[in-house]
Amino acid sequence: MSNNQFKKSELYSFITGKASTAIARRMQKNFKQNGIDITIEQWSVLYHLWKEDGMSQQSLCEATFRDKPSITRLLDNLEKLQLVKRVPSKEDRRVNMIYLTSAAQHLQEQTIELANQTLNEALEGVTHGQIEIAKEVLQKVYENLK
Amino acid sequence: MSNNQFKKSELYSFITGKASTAIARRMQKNFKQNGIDITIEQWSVLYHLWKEDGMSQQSLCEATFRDKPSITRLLDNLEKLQLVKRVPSKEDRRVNMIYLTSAAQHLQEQTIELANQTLNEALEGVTHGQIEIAKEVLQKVYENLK
DNA sequence: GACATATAGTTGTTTAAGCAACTATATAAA
DNA sequence: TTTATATAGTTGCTTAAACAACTATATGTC
Repeated sequence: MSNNQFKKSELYSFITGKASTAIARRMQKNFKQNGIDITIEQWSVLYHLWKEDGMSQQSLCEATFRDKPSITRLLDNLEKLQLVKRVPSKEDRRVNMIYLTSAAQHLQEQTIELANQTLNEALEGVTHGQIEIAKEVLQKVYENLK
Repeated sequence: MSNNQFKKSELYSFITGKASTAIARRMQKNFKQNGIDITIEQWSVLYHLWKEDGMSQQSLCEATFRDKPSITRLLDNLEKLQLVKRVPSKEDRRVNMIYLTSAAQHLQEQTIELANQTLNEALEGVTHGQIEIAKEVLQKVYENLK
């Protein structure tokens, strides 16, 4: 089946993720310009908690595609910022349930709007059909490697 | 212009670059399994020097899409590994020219083969046409934001 | 119940990114 | 030629990722 479509010159940007790096940088800049002082990584944790408050750290690992130490430290920083609280589970004493503070709840609407704005900037001039195919490819890549 | 194709549920993986993260992790793993002890970031610097030995640090910044401090420190580490040498330019005393050592030259063939192998793993089951479109989209995103 | 094993989370260490502030050299303007 | 400005690179600081080693609690087996 020879997926050897890749010549050397094409290989580089796929591996280094130039596009997603650029998106993250722009989004960080858009946050900053709007006075929102959280990192994109912190935002990605909040993003899942907005969808479902009270997840365990382990669930956040799976949702954000990060390992446990990464989540531990992101939550350390989010707690310092008073955006989340760790609450020990009563059913299983190994588990922490993570809850949003009201400050974090207030961030939801504005930051998701900024995220959408960033994607619109990124995808200016790209057609809906192209986006659909790109998404499919990226999803397939993820599934092939996870 | 309404690029509002993005609903919330789709937004996340585009921003977080799940696919490129997965590719980088897999490539790091493939390096390690083959006894190659460099990081993907270090490799990305070598990659450009294999194409053109003796670049300035500034040129490497542009080629690798990194800022100057990042390149300074990547080169610090590559020098410790004895893979590159900084050579002060004679024409412009502000400039360092970066040269590969013979050890680094020996890494070229094997690592580029491993990079291609990683991409083949990543793109298993994706058609040539889809890859072309995905590449166009990612390139356009990069140009929109750079 | 005792012991082995699995799971949830933390800590230590190394590497890297992003940003601001800095030094040194080169170039442009007066 | 002096002065201002731009460019090349480094250093300090904070945040995060990856990996290994660790603690504490749960679960499964005898």
